[in-house]
Amino acid sequence: MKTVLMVAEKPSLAQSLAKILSNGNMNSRKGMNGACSVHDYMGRFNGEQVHFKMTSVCGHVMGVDFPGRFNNWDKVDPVELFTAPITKKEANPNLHMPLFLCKEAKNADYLVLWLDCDKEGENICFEVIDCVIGVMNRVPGQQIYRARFSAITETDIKRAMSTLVEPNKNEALSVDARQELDLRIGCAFTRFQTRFFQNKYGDLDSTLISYGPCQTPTLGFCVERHDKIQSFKPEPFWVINVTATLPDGKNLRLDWERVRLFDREVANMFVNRIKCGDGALVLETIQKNGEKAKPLALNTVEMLRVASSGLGMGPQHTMQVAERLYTQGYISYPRTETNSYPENFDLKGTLKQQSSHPSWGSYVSDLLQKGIHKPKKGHDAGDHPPITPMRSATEGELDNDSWRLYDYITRHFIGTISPPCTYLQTTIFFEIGSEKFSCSGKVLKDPGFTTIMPWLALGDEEEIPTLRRDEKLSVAEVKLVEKQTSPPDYLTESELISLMEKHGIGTDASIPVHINNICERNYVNIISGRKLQPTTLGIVLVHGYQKIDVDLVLSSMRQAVEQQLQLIALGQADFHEVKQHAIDIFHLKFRYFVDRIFDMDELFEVCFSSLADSGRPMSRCGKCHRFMKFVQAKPSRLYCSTCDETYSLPQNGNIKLYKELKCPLDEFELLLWTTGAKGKTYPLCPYCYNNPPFPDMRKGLGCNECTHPSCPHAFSQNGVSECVECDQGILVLDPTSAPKWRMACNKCSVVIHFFEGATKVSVKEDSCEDCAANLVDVSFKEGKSPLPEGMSEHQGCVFCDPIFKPLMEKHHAAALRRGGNRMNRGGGRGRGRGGKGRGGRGRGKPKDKMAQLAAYFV
DNA sequence: GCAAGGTC
Repeated sequence: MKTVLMVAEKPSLAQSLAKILSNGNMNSRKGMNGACSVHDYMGRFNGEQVHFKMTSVCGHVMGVDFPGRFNNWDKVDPVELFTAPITKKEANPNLHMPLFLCKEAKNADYLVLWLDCDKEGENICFEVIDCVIGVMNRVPGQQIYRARFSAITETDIKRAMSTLVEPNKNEALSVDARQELDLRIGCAFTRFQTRFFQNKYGDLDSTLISYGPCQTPTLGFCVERHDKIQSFKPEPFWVINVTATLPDGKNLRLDWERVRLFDREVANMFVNRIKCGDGALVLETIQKNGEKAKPLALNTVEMLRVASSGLGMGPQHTMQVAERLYTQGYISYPRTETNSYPENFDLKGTLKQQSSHPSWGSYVSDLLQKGIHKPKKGHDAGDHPPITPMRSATEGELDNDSWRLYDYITRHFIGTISPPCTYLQTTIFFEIGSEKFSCSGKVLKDPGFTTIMPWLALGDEEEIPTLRRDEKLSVAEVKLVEKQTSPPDYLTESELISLMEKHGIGTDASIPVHINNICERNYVNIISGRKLQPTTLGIVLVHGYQKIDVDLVLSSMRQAVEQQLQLIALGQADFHEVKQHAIDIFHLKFRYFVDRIFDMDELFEVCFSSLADSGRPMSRCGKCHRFMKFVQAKPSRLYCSTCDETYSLPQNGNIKLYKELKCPLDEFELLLWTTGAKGKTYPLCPYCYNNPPFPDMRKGLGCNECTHPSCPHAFSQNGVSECVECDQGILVLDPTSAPKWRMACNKCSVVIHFFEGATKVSVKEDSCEDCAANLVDVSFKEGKSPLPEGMSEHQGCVFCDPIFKPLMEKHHAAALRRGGNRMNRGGGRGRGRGGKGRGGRGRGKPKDKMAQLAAYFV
């Protein structure tokens, strides 16, 4: 029997599709990657009985990157990134997606692609094809099919299955082009400006000064509003407050037809004219029925807007909460552009689930009884149905934010099928002198959906009296009031989301990420009311782009690129030509930006202080022997103003002088690095930290005292034994690796893992009688010790001690499985070993131990 | 260490 492999974009969709296509008769199992499931069922395909296998990926299988050597910021000029080769790598290595797909595709005869029907989905189609085509059976005729569906409904899915097409290569290529452009442009600009400004200013509180075709225009919106606020000049204007007296003696405020005037003299003239008038004459009373429309079905962007403005929850957080509600089965899939219910959506069934809810059950029952109202028709993007509740939940079973979001989603859903809010609007028109006035008010007829969404209810308004035409009221007061125009406020997050949506910056899934990015990069702060206030850095960056090349910050630049890409997608332009053209343009823009960076720097100079002027004296430089300054702002570092050199330091900890000791190799004074909470601490030499003398050594490996791999301290205090691999070096404890302790040779870089989870590991002066390795003292947390019962601490030789040996084997085997060791082993293996100790230690390893030891790193 | 786009 032939096998048809079918692949959806995400596990949840694979399940829904399989359920529909198999009419509920399927077997499901978890895939080998733990994330995806496989659903098997029998059915007919191309006129024969076949075995269907429906599974999924998790979004993109592959991502783009530069080859390793281009990712060294010190050795690669960012301009090279416009011409550097590009490689594809697994998007999420933990999922082993290509391997999983290969396994499931083995012996499959046909492939049916059920990826989301947008350009990204089309691109993922080809990622899937690339993974599986080599392992599938060869069959004559067409082998690869694409299902095109616009809603996850039985009719639509079954129709798609019976009208399979081919995947669209052009759409996929347009995504390839976008990925490459974003990578080259983003990385080149980010690296260049980060390096340029970080090496100049000490109080620039940012480890990364990023640029991106979406994040930068997003920041641009925030700064644009800031500039409007700054340049705002208040203007005086005048209004006339008029009150008339009703027959029952009450006062009625009237609104002037001219609203306000910007000329005091003219306003005064009108005041006089009104004062001379003979009371307020009723010209006419107009009554009309008004209706407040209920909301459209809820999509992601609207949910994010309301969560920000109404619930005070940021978009990133809202999405996390929504994801959780979704995986727990409380709401439908929360990432959708669609705000229109599909034809066959079970509105009543969804509503019925809420009919005994303590908060809105009675309203729902009432609505069910009276009959639900037809929802408003919105836009169907063909992705997922709108966000709705899937089952009833009470406040007690959810955490605070989950409940607030669920409460909103459910009320919104009920609102969309409730009657509208209706009212009667009465407006009375008056004339005083020759000036026209009016007063207006609404009387609620039916609150409709505002009962369930009370925050949208009609405000309490003053009651409007009943007055007949030609009736005349006496004027109680005429007053000229001076006011001032006021500046706009900072952009609210909700307004920003709307702007991004309007200008095509990001997607429903990536909008929260871009907003989060500009916050994390310290370009904007979120102030009360979830408003976005740009920081000095954010403002200076945007103003700098505006000075050099305004395109860099304009949303229209992104739109123009998208337009070009659309030509590829439509097959109207050649992929290579369009892509290369766009790269060339940005390549030129980049060169121009580099040439004129001093225009931006002029702005930085005003706002930030130079490296030489910031920081406090800390330790002595090994070259000039003068004090270097410690610059606290991120990234914290040392700066020697005499040598004009910067030395980076480990981050997120406290740095202080370490006993005024000097590194024996370069005479730089040692520093002590400590983290607050866990109290982890180690000394380091600032020079060695930046310039490891053995290029193969990874950072952090080496002497406990100064991190220097060949520092004498390492030999005397922290060496566990001579290296069992190259016989040239010493196995040195790597204190930075805790709690996954490891030791490494300071010469050949062999890495040995041991005592995973230990709270403390220290190397003792005493050595093993058998093999001459230093004894090691290990402590574990009580109750979490892998040592024999009752023991949480033990001292012994890691190679010979009967208690330690099995532990070492176990941890090393685990590390091997993770594939994280045996780095840069070089040619050491196989060379003669077992020689007697050298290097003044006066001890060696008995030969018969060597074979045993070798087992640890084979 | 960098982008934006999928998704977990």
